[in-house]
Amino acid sequence: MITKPKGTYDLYGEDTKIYDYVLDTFRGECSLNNYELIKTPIFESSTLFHRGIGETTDIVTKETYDFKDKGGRDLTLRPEGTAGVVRCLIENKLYANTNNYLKYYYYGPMFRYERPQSGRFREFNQFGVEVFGKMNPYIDAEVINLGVKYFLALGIENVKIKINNLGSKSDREKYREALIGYLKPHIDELCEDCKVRLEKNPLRVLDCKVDSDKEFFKNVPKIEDYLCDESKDYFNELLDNLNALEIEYEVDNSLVRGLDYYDYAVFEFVTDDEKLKGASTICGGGRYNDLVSTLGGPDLGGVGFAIGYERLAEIVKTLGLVKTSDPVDVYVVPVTENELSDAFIIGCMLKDAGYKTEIDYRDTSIKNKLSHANKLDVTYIVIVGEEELKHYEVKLKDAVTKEEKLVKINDLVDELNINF
RNA sequence: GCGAAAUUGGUGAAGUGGUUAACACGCCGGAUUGUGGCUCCGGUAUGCGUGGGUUCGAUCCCCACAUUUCGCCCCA
Repeated sequence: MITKPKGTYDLYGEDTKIYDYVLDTFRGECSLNNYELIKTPIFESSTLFHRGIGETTDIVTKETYDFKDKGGRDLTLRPEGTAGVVRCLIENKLYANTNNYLKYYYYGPMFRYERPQSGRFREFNQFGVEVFGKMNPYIDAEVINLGVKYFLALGIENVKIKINNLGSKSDREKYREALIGYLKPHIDELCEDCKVRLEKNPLRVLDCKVDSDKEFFKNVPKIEDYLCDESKDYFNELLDNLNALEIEYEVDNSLVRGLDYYDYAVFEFVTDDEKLKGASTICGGGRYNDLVSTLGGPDLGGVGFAIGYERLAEIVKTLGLVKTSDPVDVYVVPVTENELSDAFIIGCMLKDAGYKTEIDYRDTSIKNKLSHANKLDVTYIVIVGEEELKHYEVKLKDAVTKEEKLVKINDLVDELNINF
């Protein structure tokens, strides 16, 4: 038997209803905020991700699916959504015809070569938003608000926001040096992983679970002491805006995101529902003011977030937020095989009239056909029998009350229109 | 990439080194020939993740691989 590749999954049955629900709700929220759909390729030039996400991040160094195509091009399956959107923005000069903010949403599969676990796959789905334009704390608040309203619209209420100020690029550089300077003398006390982190991405040492309790950690330099006034003012305005919207947040100085391009505000949406083991962060994002120019575009800031579908689906499923039943309006039952052709035509007629219809094509007893209708969530049953057909009639049966009445085939749609 | 556990039908699962792999749910069919949620009866794994090995004989023992799950790493 051929099985699916490691870390992939098939989506079918009631899970597809969760997918539709989650995505439709997202589209609705984006539409309300006047964000446009943007679709970019699933694979891109490898250099896009190396230059955009950062050479030192694990996502790029060891988690991408890289391949050469038959023309010898170096390609990479996208591990995240932002880089492709930015590339598209630059390549198509989407910024050329407007001074206003450019607002996009996207969704689709992403790929990372990771060890699969529950709610974590090698092919996974993300959807997110990206807004481009001059840095503006109202825009960031709008983006966060969009996320908040989205989770509320889904029916998830215990979502909290963690937010941190990474400052400008030069702020971060100063802080980075201070951090390294402070931690270097303690290098022997650091865990093995943090020794590596100190070299590659020192900020990540901050959210190490092993080292954060240690004594020397209490006096570790804080990012806020290295922020310039512009960074601070911007961040405070953003927090003011969140307060004005009555969005609850927690400033978390240890919050560091995995992608190199973030600066100024970074944030996460976390849920702490006990029923959801481990899957705490369901959405992450932030501002990236240098990414567009780094990738060869104009000096244009950006802000966005990405939601991991698989974790969100787990939550939606666990909390029972989606009606997974899918009622059928009319179930058409020919009494015997002789009436099948008439039943077929009648069933198709009902579909043309807009009713969700199932026709029982099986060669089995009426009893079994009705029994099957009962197992489905059916509203009406149409019984097509020899006697009734002689008078151009069928029996219309209410599946719940079991009341039957004879209806002329020509009047069937009208009759249903009255009842629905 | 590292460490650990698991892998029996559509599902939940019991089970034993040796005739027909328990039970439950589901599904299919039947209970005097055109009517459904109950009841009763019958059917439903030629096979126990895959490939080797040990053995007279393995689903059950050993090895390898795959997949899943958990932890690390990383991250959504």
